[in-house]
Amino acid sequence: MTPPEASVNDPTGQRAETAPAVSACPPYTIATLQKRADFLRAASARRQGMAAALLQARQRDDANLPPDLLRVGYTCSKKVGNAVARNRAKRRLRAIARLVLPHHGRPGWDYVLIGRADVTATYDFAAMQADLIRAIERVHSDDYRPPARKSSSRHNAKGPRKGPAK
RNA sequence: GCGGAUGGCCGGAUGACCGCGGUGUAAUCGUAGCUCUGCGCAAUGCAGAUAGCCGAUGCUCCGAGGAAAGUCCGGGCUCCAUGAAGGAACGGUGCCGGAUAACGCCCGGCGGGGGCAACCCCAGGGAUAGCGCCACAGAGAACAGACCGCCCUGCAAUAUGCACGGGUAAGGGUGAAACGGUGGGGUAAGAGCCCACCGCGGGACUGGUAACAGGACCGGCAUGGCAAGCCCCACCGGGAGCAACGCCGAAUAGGGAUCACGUGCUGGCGGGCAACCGCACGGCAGGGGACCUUCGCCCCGAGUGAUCCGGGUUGGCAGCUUGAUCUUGCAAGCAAUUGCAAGACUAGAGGAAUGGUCAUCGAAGGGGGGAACCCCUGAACAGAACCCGGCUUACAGGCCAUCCGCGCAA
Repeated sequence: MTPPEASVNDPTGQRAETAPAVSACPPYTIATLQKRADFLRAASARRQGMAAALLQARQRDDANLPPDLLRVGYTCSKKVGNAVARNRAKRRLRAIARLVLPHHGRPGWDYVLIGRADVTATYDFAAMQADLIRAIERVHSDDYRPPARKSSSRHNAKGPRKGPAK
């Protein structure tokens, strides 16, 4: 696992340095989540709803991964619609994450964006950006409190808060 | 002009900014994983080289569909040891001919049905191989049938009525279907009983590759339907799939691979009083492989000996896009299609790229208006996953060509 990590590490860092559009280039690198286990861990950590999507976030405690790595995953289940609808929702989530995370994300965290039926594909783009910034700030804050409705109704069994201790 | 039929094509456009996957690169750079050099007995390792693989940046070019879908057929390719002949079972196909790598697709015909026509539709082999079924209604339904009616006879008697007799399938009624139809003759009344035409059956012969069509003549009516009920006949078919398959390979766990001999029966040898035991020596067999038989082939066994170091998981590489390919032209053919020549390279991802946002324009709609025009909404079905040929299903709207009917004008 070590060689590919190093190879991913360097190029993305250079790309971030030379990218002209992002004015304040962050020193950390951004990668895509690919393992199902990582998605499951993020889902059991913090969450924050938005008008057109759902954000899940988790501060990693994995010593094997470099601490300046920020990872993002995208999930659009069959509830979102057929393959065309799912792909479009995923692409919009990816575009927003690319705009927002270099400024507002934190290294050492994993983020998962979950699409919703209809609204993710049609909601106003600027409003979605603002929503995501607000949601990230709430997830980062020290006095984070899980949404009462969801944790009581659906996720009460799995003990969702594990991040604040670290 | 209106209505229709068939075939084909397209299926939002342009620009700006920011991105993603891949090809190429006489460019610039990175690092040491592969590679190369040196040290070291050797493993591990250490030091270095270079840019061939690799990675980054820049530049360059390419980047979803007509159905990419359903996964319903047919192939290629790969593996399963998978070859030949015959048979069984199972599944499929079912008019004839052509075309094809192949097909249940396609093309051209034939037969039947629909439409004024262009044209469209059809599980369209066999019912004298056999079995089975034909409800209800109806007197009678498959070696048919006399309920009403008609006629004769007998009796009462003369209109007519009755009968334990006989004839009759022309008429009524039932039914999806009643053992030919119409007309005439004939008769007690009737009946292919006889005749004409039509239908039906057989059929010399003619045309056609064939399905089939025509048909001299003969028969004098004999022949019911269902095979998408079983079945019979003919033909076709081994299985699984790119998560196939091949290669490289951490941590970890201790085995793994190849070759030879070998298990059983029997012989031989040795031991034992005997039951029996041993031997890796000979002969013959065994089990498995998609069912059986014959042939062929391969694999396997309780273990022993020898030689070698390999095997699998996360992961990576590869299969992976040059192909029954596409475009154009010529030729053959009614066509499906085929041949030849020239040119082109046209997505190759792998939590899965092929986009995000904005602006301008915009098809069809909706609203307003006498009209020009104005306002609103702002694009259907849908996303490659090894690759082809088809089929089926979904689809806003538009374009082109040919043909048919009706109307108008000349």
